[in-house]
Amino acid sequence: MSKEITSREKDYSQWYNDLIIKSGLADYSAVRGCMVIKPYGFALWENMRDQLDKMFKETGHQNAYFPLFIPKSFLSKEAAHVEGFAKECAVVTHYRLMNDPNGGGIVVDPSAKLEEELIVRPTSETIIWNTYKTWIQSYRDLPVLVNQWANVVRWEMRTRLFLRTTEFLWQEGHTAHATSQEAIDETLQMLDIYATFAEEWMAMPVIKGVKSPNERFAGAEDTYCIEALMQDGKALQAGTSHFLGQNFAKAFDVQFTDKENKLDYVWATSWGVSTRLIGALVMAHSDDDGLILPPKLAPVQVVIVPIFKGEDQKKIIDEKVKSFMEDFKALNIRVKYDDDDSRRTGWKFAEYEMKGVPVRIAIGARDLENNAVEIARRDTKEKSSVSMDGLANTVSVLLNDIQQKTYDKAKDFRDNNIRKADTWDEFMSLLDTDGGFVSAHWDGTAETEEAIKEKSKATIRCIPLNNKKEEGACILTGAPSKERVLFARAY
RNA sequence: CGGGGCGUAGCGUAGCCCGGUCAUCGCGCCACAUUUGGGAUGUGGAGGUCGCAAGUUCGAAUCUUGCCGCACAGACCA
Repeated sequence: MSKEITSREKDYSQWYNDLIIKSGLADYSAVRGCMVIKPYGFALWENMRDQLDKMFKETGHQNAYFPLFIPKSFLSKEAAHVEGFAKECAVVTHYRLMNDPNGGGIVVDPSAKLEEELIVRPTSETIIWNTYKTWIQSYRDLPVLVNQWANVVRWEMRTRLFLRTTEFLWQEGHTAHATSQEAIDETLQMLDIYATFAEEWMAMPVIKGVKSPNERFAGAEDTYCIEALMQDGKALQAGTSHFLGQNFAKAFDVQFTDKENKLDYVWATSWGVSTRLIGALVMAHSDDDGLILPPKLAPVQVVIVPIFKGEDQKKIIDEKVKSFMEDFKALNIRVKYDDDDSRRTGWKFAEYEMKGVPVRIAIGARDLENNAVEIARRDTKEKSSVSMDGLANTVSVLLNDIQQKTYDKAKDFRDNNIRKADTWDEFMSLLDTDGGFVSAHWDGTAETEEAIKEKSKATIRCIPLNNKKEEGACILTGAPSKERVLFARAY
């Protein structure tokens, strides 16, 4: 990798961190690798969560909650699973503190050692499948369609706000089915839900695909994913849906009697998205002036800023704004009236741009005279004067337009950054200069995939669903290949 | 864990080579005044064990040693 690219990456990384902090989404915390999600960031997460939750429920899922702690022995029951997670687990070994007998502070009480250590969940497959064993006996108990909203802990070596923190919030769905086909259908259904959410709500185009064996979830038969492209040309896995086969059912001995009175192991799926989506949102749309949030998810869709001299003017504006607010609320538009006099107008303009509020309305004496207000849209920064009559409707239409334009812009960028490479040199040069997805032939072996990763730092992001079959030669080995796969450097 | 870099006010920093009015500057914070259609200006003010410890010295932010912590690139990864 060239020096220039390293420095570009560093700048982008700096820009990303600053933006998260300045916009008030989150902050570093006292604990290594953990972050504080601030009220603004959490409001954004709540909007995402509520919409996803709705989509899960519409497809027959229910929420439940399982313990944070997992007995160590559970984790080791599925061989690939433990292999995948063992290196990043936080472990609880004691349950009590005591005053330090040597004076001063507080120490762990050595007599309070747990007989079996508890793992802070890095994901909940094991504790959930241990529970499902008691829930499932007959085909009549199936399917089990459960989701949980929870926090998980993965002791990663390198962390990054929202994209990879030691603790993060997510949802994890865990379903059990009578047949393989039904489980596969579920896996794909959830992948579709994620893709729909990403595109229609986050305004972020994604590629649906299946992971190569190397990139597969620990314990899965197949891992499906949605892959997004960030503005710096790196890819981001934005969600995953796993077909787990009978692996966990076998590990936890979850069998059921089918209609023919035959005993069989149940078929499983798991799927999840996390607060990483917030990081994706930031990197997909923002510019140098701050965040650009898609209206459907923005905690505040419209901010109204009064411009006035003296209390008399303020009163008249207040009166006008009050009636606008009612109109907005009637259309379910999330609106904020910022009449805080301790901040100046220019400061507020810049602040709400930083926070990515899609629409800003300014109203002052000049506007009152003209029966108009000034509307500024965050995405293009265009300003225009519009009539006060039917303002809520005007804004409603504008919000839809912003949502659409935000998606279109991200899609153009993404589409322009999928390039084909037919030789190794071409491949490397594309990665080093443009980044983005590189569509290339691969001989299908894990060794080659590993070697490509080693040499280029690029991984196979996915094999797109409904991928076009095309004869070709592997970019590294020249061995025959039947289709192109998508490579990228990734977060 | 090993490789180069860094620890000075809430944040960002100057000073360190060459020890001595040296704790600098900007942002932010507080008060008052004038301001308010794109991050205001002026005046005044508060805020520091210079990462920790030991050593050298008449004297250490500055030199030496040890420790601690941090960010960066690598193995891990939603």
